[in-house]
Amino acid sequence: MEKTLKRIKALADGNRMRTIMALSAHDELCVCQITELLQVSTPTVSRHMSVLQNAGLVENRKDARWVHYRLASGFPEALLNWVQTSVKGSEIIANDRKTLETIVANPVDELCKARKQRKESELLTIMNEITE
Amino acid sequence: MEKTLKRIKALADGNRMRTIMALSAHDELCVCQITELLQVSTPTVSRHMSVLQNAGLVENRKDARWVHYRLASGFPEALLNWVQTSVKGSEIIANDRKTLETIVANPVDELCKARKQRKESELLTIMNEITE
DNA sequence: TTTTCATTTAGCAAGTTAGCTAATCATATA
DNA sequence: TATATGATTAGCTAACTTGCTAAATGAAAA
Repeated sequence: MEKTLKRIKALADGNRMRTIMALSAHDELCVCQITELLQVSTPTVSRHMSVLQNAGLVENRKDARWVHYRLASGFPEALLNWVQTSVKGSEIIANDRKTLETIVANPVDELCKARKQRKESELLTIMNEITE
Repeated sequence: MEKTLKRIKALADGNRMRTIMALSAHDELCVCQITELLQVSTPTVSRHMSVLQNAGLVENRKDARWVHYRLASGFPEALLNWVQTSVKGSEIIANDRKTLETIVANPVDELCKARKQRKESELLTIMNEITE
């Protein structure tokens, strides 16, 4: 039962379920792309991915500076099918589908650069607020 | 996604998963039978059952003083099938199967009486330890 | 009507989880 | 080699979960 439970627990989180659905539609996504999708911090995504990997639901591949995640070959097909069917009609998932199209439209390094610039401008705003 | 997630979360606990497997083999079980199976307190079982019911995974029927739970008619079949297949070979589940045979072999009210007597004798033991 | 008893609800303690920031690691580039 | 950068790990806090006991509920029995 332990393995089954571990897999169910790995799925029992909204951000992880969204990630699994994203991966079921896009084969491979790197951490920064998932970060962009979920709108949480990179370390948070990293830990979610390690929970999923630990449960045997995803695998990763290193490519230069990026780590690309994909559904594990051993992902229980029946479980995946049920989740996919069950979330049909979900607004969040439909939205993610659209967001992902935009995210994967550009090369990964541009996405990362854009994130960095956004962070920097946010930081500037905060500093201006402090010093005004 | 919310409903899907609620169902997955309801399953994402060892005692609740064991209960679901028990119900998939025995149609109906009352709270005291599940308490006997899981070896946790009655209130704990009661709350686990309410989590499952809230997720639409079980339904109940009142009969005299007892509440009998069964899998909900709306229990996602594909999900149940996957769990059943996935826990095959689990020692805990196999053990539960045997334990349940013993539990359901006797009428429910005898089980309750037996539990009550056990509690009373435990209490006596404790009181003796204190006053000795 | 009062008592009994299976179950539920309330309330509390302990452990787990998910989020964050800061620090570290690992790899590519200047 | 030094620097830059994407990802991971460490360490913290807040919120949630699971277990318990005690109290409340509600239905049957005395």
